[in-house]
Amino acid sequence: MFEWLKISLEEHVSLTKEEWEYFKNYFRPKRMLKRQFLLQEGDVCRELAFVEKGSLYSYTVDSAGNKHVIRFAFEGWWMANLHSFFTEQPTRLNIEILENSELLMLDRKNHDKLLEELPAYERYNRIILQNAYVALQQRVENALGLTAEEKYDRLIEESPAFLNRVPLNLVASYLGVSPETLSRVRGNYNR
Amino acid sequence: MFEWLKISLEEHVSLTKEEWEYFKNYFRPKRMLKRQFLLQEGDVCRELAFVEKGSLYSYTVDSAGNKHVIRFAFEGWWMANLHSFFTEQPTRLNIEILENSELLMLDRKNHDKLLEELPAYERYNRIILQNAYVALQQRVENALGLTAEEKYDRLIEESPAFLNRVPLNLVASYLGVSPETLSRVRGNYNR
DNA sequence: ATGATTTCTTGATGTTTGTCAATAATCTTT
DNA sequence: AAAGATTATTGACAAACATCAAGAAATCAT
Repeated sequence: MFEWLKISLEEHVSLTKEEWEYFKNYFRPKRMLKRQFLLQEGDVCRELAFVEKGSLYSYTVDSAGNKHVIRFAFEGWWMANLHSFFTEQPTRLNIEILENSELLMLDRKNHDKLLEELPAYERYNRIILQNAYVALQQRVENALGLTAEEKYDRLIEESPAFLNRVPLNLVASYLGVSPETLSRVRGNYNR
Repeated sequence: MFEWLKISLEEHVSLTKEEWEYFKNYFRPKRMLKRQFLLQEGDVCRELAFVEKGSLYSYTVDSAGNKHVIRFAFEGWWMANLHSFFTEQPTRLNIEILENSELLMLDRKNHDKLLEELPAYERYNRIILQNAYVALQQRVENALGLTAEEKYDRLIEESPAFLNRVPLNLVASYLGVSPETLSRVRGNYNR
C-alpha cells in the first residue's frame, strides 16, 4: 500500500526506519472508482493525494462548458489543487478518477506537522516542487505557439505513457486542441 | 542593494539579524544593461538571479526562428532556468535584460550551502516554489483553449503591471499570439 | 532637435483549427 | 452475446488567427 510513496521519498531524501514508520502513519488510504470526483469546483481542497495505483486528472470547465485538462497523475505522482489547499479558498478545478485508484491522503494539519517535525519532508517537498515546476514550464513552452502536430509529436517524445492510458479526447484537451484535430494529426502521422 | 531580497525573505520566514548578515554575503551583485544576455541558448545556467531593480525576460527560439517568451521578472522576483541549474545541462532558454537592472546572483555551490546551513532558506525555497508553481499552473489554464481576446483580458486582470513595462510584441509572444492579433484585440478593446 | 531604430497599427489574404453532424469503432453492462 | 454508452474518425464549412506588406508612431542616440 505504501510502495510508491516509499520509492518517491527515497529517491530524494533518506529516512531512518523509525522516521518512515512515523511518517507513513499520517496518511489515510482511500480507494476510488473511475468517474468519481476527488474534488469538485467550489470545494476547498483539504488533502493532498498521492497515487499508489490507478490514475486521475484535473480539469477546469470554461464559460462555454468546455473541459480543459490541466494534468494527469499516475502511480508515484501527487495530485491536488495547491492554490486551494494553501489558501483554503474554493477551487475552480475538478479532479476526477480515470482508472480505479488507491490513494494516500494527507490533510493540511498533518502536512504542516510533518514540515515542522521532519526536516527531510520539507526537503522532499522542495525537490518535488522544483521538479514539478520544471516540468510545468516545459509544458508552457509546448503549449504556446506550436501547431497541433508539433504538440502531439512532443507529447509522444516526452510522455508516451499518456497515450496508452488516457482516452484521446482527454489528451486533446490536455494539448489544447479539439479531439477532431488530434484525430486528424494522428491519421497523417501513420503514413 | 538588498532591499527587495530582505522583503521577499521576511515575507515567508524570519531570520535573526546575524542570519541575515550571513545570508546576504552569499550573493554577488551584478549590474546589467538593456539587451544584454544573462543566459544564452547552449549555456549552462550556473546562477540564480534575484531582481533588485529593473526587469528581464526568458524565451526560447523555435525551429522557424520565432521567439516564445516564457516569463518576465521584475523587482523582487527570481529568474533562472531551473532545469539547467539543477542538471547542469545546456539550456534552450535565453534570458535577456529588458530594463537596465541590478541583480543579486547566487551560484549553485552557495545555494546548496545555504540549504544545508540555514533551514529557513530551505523553507523559503519551498514556499517560493509553491507559489511559482501555482502561478504557472494558472498560466497554463490561461494559455490553453482561450481566444486571443480572453487571454488579453485575463492578463489585464491578473498582471496589469506587465503592460506598462513590457513592449507589446513581447506581451504578444508571452500570450502565444502574433503582435498583429494583439494589436487588433487592443483596438477593439478601446471602443 | 533630427535621423535612425524599434515598436505598433492596419489591410489583404491564406492557413490552421474549431464546430457541427453523421458514422464507425470500442468499451461496458447485463 | 446484445444493447447501450462512450470514444474515435471523417467530411463540410466557418471562424480565428498568422503571415506578409506597408506605413505610422514612438523611442533612442548623437
